[in-house]
Amino acid sequence: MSEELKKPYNPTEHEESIYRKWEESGFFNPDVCVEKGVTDKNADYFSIVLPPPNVTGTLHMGSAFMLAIEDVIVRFNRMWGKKTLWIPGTDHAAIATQSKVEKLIQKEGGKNRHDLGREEFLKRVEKFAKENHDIIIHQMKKMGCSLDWSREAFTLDEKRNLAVKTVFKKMYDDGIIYRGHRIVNWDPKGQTTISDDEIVYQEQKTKFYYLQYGPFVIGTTRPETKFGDKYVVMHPDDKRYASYKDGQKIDLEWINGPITATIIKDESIDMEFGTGVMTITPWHSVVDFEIAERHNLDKEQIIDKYGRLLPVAGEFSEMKIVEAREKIIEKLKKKSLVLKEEDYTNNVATAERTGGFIEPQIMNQWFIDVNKEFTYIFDTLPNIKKGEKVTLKKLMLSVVENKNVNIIPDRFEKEYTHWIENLRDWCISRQIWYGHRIPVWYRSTNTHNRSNEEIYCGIEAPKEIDPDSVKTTAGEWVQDGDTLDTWFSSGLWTFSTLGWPEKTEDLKNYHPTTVLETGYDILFFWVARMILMSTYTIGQIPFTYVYLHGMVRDNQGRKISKSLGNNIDPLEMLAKYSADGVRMALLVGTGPGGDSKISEEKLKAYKHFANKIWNASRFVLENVGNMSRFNLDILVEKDKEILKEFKDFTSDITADMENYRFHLAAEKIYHYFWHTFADIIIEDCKKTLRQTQDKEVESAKQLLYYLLTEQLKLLHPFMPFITEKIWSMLPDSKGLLMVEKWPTN
RNA sequence: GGGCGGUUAGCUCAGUUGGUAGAGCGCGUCAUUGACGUUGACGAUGUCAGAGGUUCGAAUCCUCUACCGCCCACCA
Repeated sequence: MSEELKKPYNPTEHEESIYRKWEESGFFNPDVCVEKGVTDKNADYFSIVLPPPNVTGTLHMGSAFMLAIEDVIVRFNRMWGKKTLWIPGTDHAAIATQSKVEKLIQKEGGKNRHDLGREEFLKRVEKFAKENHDIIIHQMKKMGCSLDWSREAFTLDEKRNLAVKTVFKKMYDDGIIYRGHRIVNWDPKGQTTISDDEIVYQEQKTKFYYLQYGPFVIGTTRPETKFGDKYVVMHPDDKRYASYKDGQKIDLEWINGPITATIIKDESIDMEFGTGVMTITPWHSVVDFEIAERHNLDKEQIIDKYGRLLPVAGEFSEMKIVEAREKIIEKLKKKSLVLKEEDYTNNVATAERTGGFIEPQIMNQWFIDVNKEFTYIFDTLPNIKKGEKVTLKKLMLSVVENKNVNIIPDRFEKEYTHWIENLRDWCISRQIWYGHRIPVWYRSTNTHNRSNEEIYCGIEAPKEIDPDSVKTTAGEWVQDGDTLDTWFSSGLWTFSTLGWPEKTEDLKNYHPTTVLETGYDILFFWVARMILMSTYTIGQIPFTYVYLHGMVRDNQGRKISKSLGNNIDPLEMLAKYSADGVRMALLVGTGPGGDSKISEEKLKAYKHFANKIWNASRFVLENVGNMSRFNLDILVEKDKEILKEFKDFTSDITADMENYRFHLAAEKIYHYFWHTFADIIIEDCKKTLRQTQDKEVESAKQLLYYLLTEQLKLLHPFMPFITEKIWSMLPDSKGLLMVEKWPTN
């Protein structure tokens, strides 16, 4: 028996060298598995992409949870005999990364990005991204992830950039991407637009003012936007205002003097709310914008992109919003136009990354039109025919409704559908520097009139110009300064990582991917967008299954956050409780969609389990001698019974594994190993083994050895390190456990 | 306002297609120098949130109620 096995199990001593052995074997790469004959060359393909971690920081317990589940899936499929590919990568995370670095340079030298300039700043961001990338990769290896590193990708590398530009151009040519003056979420702090999903609503206590507006009383929380309000809107059925007609003009005294207002009747008005009358500010409110569009009304900008009032505000011009609000109310009070003020709590929109208060603005931006009809050119989707008129929305709904894409747990299918139905055009341009540059160039034919502008969209810059030219004189092509929303490139991830737009073997073999495993919090951000991009661009679903996991919480069920101080560093936990222990603790008892509550007690429990496995293995190997192969035919009757039960147990575990019930499989194998194998079978065998040579002793040895080796296989996806280590110490050991065949009956 | 979950042992949670409840930690008693004290044996603890219904039978299916949580949304 191996000398190592006589000592207590020391994970830190073994984990690194085991991982190195796996890497050196090349078996993380399915091509190598086929080449070396461990995987049949006609085997089915299994593929999964790693949700690329943001290079904004290092991994947290949530990432560890994700990695644990995915590595279980991958190792199971590899042992099951499939050509199994797990593609690694990281995400540049545009705004998130840029704003981190901006904070850093502010802290270091009190500078902002404009002090450095675009090129210099980007170098700084890339350095930051590289540092985090390296730490992240290290962490993933520590977790034992069997990722094919030879295929690693980055959302902002050259190949992915080509994919992005190619999709952009295709969408542009199809009229799905358009540029237009639409209302967008403007973050005055980050000086960029953001998408609806990047908004975080915060409750804020404010005042609700009732203002006299001619013959009407209007309610508002934002008097500072009211300067340009010259439309007063009410419901057409509101009897209180029946005497006023749509389009009627009225003169009234307002903030900076007399104005003429126009009455508009619109059904979107809630008669129950406030006085049932409101004035509108189309430039700075989505609802108001839509009313204005319906009635073809004028729109006027009141607030600039730094959050200051424009000259339309008269004496309040140049003031910041908060300051102006008070002063305006003071003035209105003096004019006796404030009738009442109430305390009010409303949800204010803030930017997720910068914390800035979102100010809706009408801006000229790039959008993806989700409702635009186009002719579908692929005949590869089961429920959408070639030549059929579709919209992106329809594509996204269809593949989930028809179960081409299956979400686990399926309750999220309802949430998905609901979300898509309410989806609006996706604003994809960002006024930041870190990201994929929009592949569009402009040339004004007349320097004095920017409306005479030529637009060129292409993978490469238009030929007539020197691409390095930064001159902006008339007649020169100038590239759009904006970059793309980070989710644009993430949306392509399943096929861009496989080499698209090149027609690669990988793309042919591994797409659609088999399963996507990710957190339910990014179902809309990411999963929906991958479905959009993949069905539109290549006519394929991106994946057949979506397995959603929950959030990792502390033992009180709270979110892990820095401010609560309940942050757990995965590397620290791995060092303390072993990778195998951490993986098990995260997995047991947390089903799909469920939140994993993690505590040191739980981690401790599964470290103990690793110890139990080690010691039980030692007992078995000490007693069986130099076993070279099984002969289960010699088992005595009672051992045959145990063997039969074990086979049933194996089938049960296999069924759980195939049906994404890893939490059950993990718990069952744990329970069987400890409380059936160790507590009952081994204990009984102890008595048997004390006998002298006879049938029963030989039977017990065969049984013990067989059960141990088979259980190592069942345990391997969950606890890869310790099982691989013990496997290497078996008397008839050959090859790596990671590519052993999964037990079947 | 709309949608989706949850409510099971002291705590954290499982319970796949309905068959009179399980795990870990914790607790109690005992055992053991022989794989392991990161141990073993035995044990206590639950009207499975409440009410009604379907069924031979419900934690599990249906309806309602209560409380907790999450997500979405343009109530000025």
